[in-house]
Amino acid sequence: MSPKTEKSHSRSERYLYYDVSDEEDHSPLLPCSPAPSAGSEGCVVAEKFLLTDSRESQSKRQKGRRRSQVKNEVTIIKQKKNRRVKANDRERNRMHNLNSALDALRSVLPSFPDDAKLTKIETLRFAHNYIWALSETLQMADHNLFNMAQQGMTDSFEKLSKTCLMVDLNSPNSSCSSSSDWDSLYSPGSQSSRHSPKDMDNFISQSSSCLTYTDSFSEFI
DNA sequence: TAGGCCATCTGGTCCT
DNA sequence: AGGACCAGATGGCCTA
Repeated sequence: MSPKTEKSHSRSERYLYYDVSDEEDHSPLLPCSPAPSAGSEGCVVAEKFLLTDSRESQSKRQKGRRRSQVKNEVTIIKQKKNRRVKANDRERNRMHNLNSALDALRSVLPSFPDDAKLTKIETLRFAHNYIWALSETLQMADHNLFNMAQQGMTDSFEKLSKTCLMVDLNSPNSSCSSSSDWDSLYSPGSQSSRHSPKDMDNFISQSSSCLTYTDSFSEFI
C-alpha cells in the first residue's frame, strides 16, 4: 500500500469512526399533556380510587409516552447519523472519481520524466493549454498543406522537415522543447514567478509548429 | 515554520 | 426523500 493510500486510509478510518457521542441528544423531554380532570362529587372513595387510578395510569401513560418519545428521538438521531455516514461515503466516492478522472487526464498529457506529479490545478491548466496548442496545430497544418499543394510541395516541405520532423511531443530533449518550456506549461498562473507568460507563448508556438509538421508530414515519409 | 496541497466532513441547495 | 453537487472548515503532510 502506498503511503498516500495509507494516509488516506487512516484518514478515512479516523473520519468513519469518529466519536459521535457529542451528537447524542440530551435535551429535556417534551412536556406531557396536562392531567385530565378526574373524579365525581358523590363518592370520595371512588373519587380517591379514581384519582389514584387516574394518577397511576396517567404516570404510566406519561412514562409510556416518554419512552416512545425517547425511542423516536433515538431512531431519528440514528437515522440522521446513518444518512450523514451515507452522504459522507458518497462524497468520498465522488471525490475519488474526480481524482480518477484527473489521473486519466494526467496520463494523456505529455509528461516530463523528472517532474513530480502535476497538482490538480496544474493539470487543468496544462490540459487547457495543451488543447489550445493542438487546435492551433491543426489549423496550421491545414494552412500549410494548402500552401504546399499550391507550391508543389517543394521548398516549404524541406525547410519544415529539417527543423521539426523528428520531434516527439513526449520527449523533453527534443529540439522544440526544453524542461523549462514544459515547466512553463505546468506552472499555474499563481506561480508565474517560475516562468513568464512569454515563455509559455514561445513554447506553445514552438510546439504547435513542430506538432504540425510531424503529424502532417508523417504520412509522406 | 509558513504556505501549499490534499482528503475528508459537513450543511446547504438543487434536481429527480 | 434521497442523491449529486458545491463551498467552507479542519487537520495532516510536505517543502522551501
